[in-house]
Amino acid sequence: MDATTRPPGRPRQFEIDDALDKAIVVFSERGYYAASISELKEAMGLTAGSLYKAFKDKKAIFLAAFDRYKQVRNALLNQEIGAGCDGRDKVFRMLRFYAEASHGESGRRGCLVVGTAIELAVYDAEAAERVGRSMARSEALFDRLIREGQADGSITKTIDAGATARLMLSVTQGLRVLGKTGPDRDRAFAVIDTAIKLLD
Amino acid sequence: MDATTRPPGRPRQFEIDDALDKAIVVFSERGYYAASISELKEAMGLTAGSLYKAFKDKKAIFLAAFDRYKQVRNALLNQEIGAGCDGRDKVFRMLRFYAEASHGESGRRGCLVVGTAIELAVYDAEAAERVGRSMARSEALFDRLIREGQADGSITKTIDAGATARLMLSVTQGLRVLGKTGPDRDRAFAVIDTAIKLLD
DNA sequence: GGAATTGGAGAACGTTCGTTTCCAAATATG
DNA sequence: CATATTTGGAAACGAACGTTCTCCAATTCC
Repeated sequence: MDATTRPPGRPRQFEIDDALDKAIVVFSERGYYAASISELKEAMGLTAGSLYKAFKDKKAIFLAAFDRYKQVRNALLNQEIGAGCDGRDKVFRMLRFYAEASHGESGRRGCLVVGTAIELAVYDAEAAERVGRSMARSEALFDRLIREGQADGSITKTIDAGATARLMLSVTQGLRVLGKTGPDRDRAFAVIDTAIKLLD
Repeated sequence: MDATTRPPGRPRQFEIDDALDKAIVVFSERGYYAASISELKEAMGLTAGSLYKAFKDKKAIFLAAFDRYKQVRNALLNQEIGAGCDGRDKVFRMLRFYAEASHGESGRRGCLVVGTAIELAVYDAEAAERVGRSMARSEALFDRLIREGQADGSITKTIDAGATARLMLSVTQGLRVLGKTGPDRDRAFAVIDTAIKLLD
C-alpha cells in the first residue's frame, strides 16, 4: 500500500475529517433525527451525491462523526491529563476538562456521546456499543487515575477507587445534561470542586 | 364554574391522563422526533382525529406528556422524601429514588426531562423553560434537605449546601444518562452510596 | 324533538425526509 | 489518445411525516 499512489477516478475535492467536523456541530446541537440531510449538506458544504458516495447512509455519517468526535476529544483529554503532576491533579484536570465543555456555547452544543445515549442507544445496537465503550473507557480512566493518586499519596487510600470512579463519571455526564440549558461556568466548577473533596 | 356540569356535545370517550401515560412511555424511550404520530396513536389507542381534537399539534402532546410526567414523578418523590426521618435520610431517599429509576427497564426507558434537555431545549423556548424549572426545583429541593440535615445534626455543617446540592443534581442526571445503556442496579447504588459520603 | 356541538374513524392532504439516478468533470491506466 | 473509474452537482424518487378534512354517531341545550 503506497501512500503516495492515488486511486483511479476523479479525486475527492474535500477532506473527510473537515466535513465530519462540521457534521459533529450539527449532530451535537440538533441531535440525530432533527439534523436533516439538507442541514448536513449545507454545513458540510457538499451535495447529496458527494455525501452518499462518501457515506452509505445517514447513520453512517453519524457514526463516522461520532468516531471522529471521540478521537478528537480523547486526544485533547489525554493531553490535558498528561500535564498533571500527580494522580489527584490528573483527576482534577479530567473533571475540569468536562466542566469546561459543559457551559457556554459548547455546553449548549452538547456532547455527542450523551446525545447518542439518549436518542439512539436503546434501539440501535451499533450506537449502544459505541456509547457503552466510551463510558467504560472514561470510567476505567478515572479508576486508573484514582489508583495512581492513591499510590503516589495524593489521594487517600480509604476510598473505593471503583465506586468513586463511577461517581465521577456520573458527575461528568450529568454536567453535560445541565449544560444544555446553560448553568454558568462558576456553577459547573463548583460541582467539580465539591466532587474532588471525595479524594481527601 | 360548576364541576358537575358537562360541556355541550358528545363527551370524550377516553381519559386524557391515561392517554398521556401511554404517550410518556413512547416519548421517553423513543424521544420526541423518533416518536411518530402513528406510534403515539397506537400506544394511546386513539385515531388521528381524536388526537388532534384533544391537542393542537405534536408538540402540544409532548408538552402535556411532560407536565403529566413531572406531576406523577414529583408526587412519588415527595411521598418518598416524606418518609425520611431526618435531613440526611431524606437526601438519601431522594438519591435512591433516582438510582431506582436509572437501571433496568425504567433506566432504558429514560427520563423525559433529560431527553427534553438533549433533544429540544436548545431550539425550543417552551421546552427549555420546562427543563430549566425542573432542574432548578430539584436543585432547590436538595439544597433544602441538606440544610435541614445540617439543622438537625445528621449532616455536617462544614459543607457548602448549595454546591453540594448542585453536585447531587449532576449525579442524578448523570445516572439517568448511564441508565440508558444499562449499568446494573448495584452500580447505580454504589454511586449514590459514594455521593452520600460528602454529607459526613 | 330539533338544533348545535363534539368525538371517532379513516381517507386524503401537502411537505419534507432520506436516497437514487443521471450526466459532466476529473484522474489513472494502457 | 482511449478507456475505466470515481467524484460533483442537480434533479427526481418513493416513503413517511404531521396535519386536515369528511362523514357519521353520540350527547347536550333549548
